Amino acid sequence: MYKKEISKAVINRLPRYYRYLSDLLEKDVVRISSKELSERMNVTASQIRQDLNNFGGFGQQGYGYNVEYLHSEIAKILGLDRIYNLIIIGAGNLGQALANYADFERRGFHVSGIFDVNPRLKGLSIRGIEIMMMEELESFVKENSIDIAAITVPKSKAPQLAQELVNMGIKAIWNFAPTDLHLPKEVTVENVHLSDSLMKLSYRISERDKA
Amino acid sequence: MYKKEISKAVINRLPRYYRYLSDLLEKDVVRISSKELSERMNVTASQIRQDLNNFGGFGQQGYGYNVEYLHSEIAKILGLDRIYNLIIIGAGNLGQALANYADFERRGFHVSGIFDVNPRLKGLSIRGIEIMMMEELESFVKENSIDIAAITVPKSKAPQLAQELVNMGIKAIWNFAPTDLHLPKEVTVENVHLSDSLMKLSYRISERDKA
DNA sequence: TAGATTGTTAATCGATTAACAATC
DNA sequence: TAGATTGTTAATCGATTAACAATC
Repeated sequence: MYKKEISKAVINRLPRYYRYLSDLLEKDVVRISSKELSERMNVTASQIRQDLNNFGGFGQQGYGYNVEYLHSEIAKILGLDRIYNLIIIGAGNLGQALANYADFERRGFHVSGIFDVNPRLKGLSIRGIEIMMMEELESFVKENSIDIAAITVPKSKAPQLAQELVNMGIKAIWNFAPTDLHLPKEVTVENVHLSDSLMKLSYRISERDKA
Repeated sequence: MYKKEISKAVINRLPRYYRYLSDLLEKDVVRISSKELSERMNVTASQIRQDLNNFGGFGQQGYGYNVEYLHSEIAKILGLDRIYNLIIIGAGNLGQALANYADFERRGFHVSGIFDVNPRLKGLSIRGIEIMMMEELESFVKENSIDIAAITVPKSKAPQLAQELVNMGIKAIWNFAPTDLHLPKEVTVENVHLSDSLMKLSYRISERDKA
């Protein structure tokens, strides 16, 4: 059977649905209609129903959606029903910030190792995870089952590092370097371009100030 | 005269154009055609020309685009032709990482102050900027001309803090807390939801592994 | 049952791509 | 001038919204 490809726009919205449902769950809300959720999220009810029906019929006519059920279904869709082993390359401020962010751990993203070139960081540990040197990276990746590598090294080092990681067998990269990585299509790259984000902000500020 | 609204999709792509043009500039490339740029960026040449022509005719038939000129024009469009004063609320790992990221400074985003509730951080400084206590925030904002507030406090504190910042007259927020801020529409909010980004990655990993 | 709300089809709207005349 | 490539219009494609029959 032919399965329709899910559009990127839909995937981008899924984490946001998940976030709102997590909040509702915390507030012990049992059921919610697409209309009520749409008002909270500032989207159309139609869009919510269309989006969800890409994955299945999670609601019930006349009732709406059971919050707990829908939450757990979206978790499954997002692949949050398993543990991911993550390594962080670059133990600068940003790398350390990620390593310290316990929330990721709660969601199933386990920081397995942190690496840096700076010998002065050798032996230091973050949340009990010792910073390792880059020489140890390859054997570490080979001996551990690493699902994701977060790249928090300077822009100039990122492309080569990414290629090396791919050569070591890494299949998913969370890229924080302000550059695009050109890698084989079977490698999944998710970019966090903070400088792009900041420029979008300055664009909107200067647009607003023009008016 | 009626000026057509620029679509969000176009604005999202502008920083990426800017990034590629910066790279070309650094490599001393003088001119580039939409076709060549499209190949580097993995988009269609048509899209590049359409996008740019929202803002003006920056190219020349038979020649293409002058890299330096186009770069500087996009900088202007993005509002990068001025200085922005930025404060960071929350001097945890992420706040410190932002404060330390000198690249922003280079682009005209000046870190004016860093604030935290933790008295143990009092007096500590990052890149010469002393961490201040939250009690000092209001007077600091009033005495300095602050353009942007970066929120790097925990989720639970973010909505109230955002409201307070707005009350103090802040008009643009760079939000790193994993929650949406519901603020008056005249306030510009740019979100960096790292957990959303990580979930998109896990979605794609689990999709790939299914196949 | 009557009312509410989904799932889904159809209509609309917007964004991307193709095509080509204009022009450097 | 001839060739290249833009700027721009038209065609296509995709995403969002509206509408409503199905059904809980």
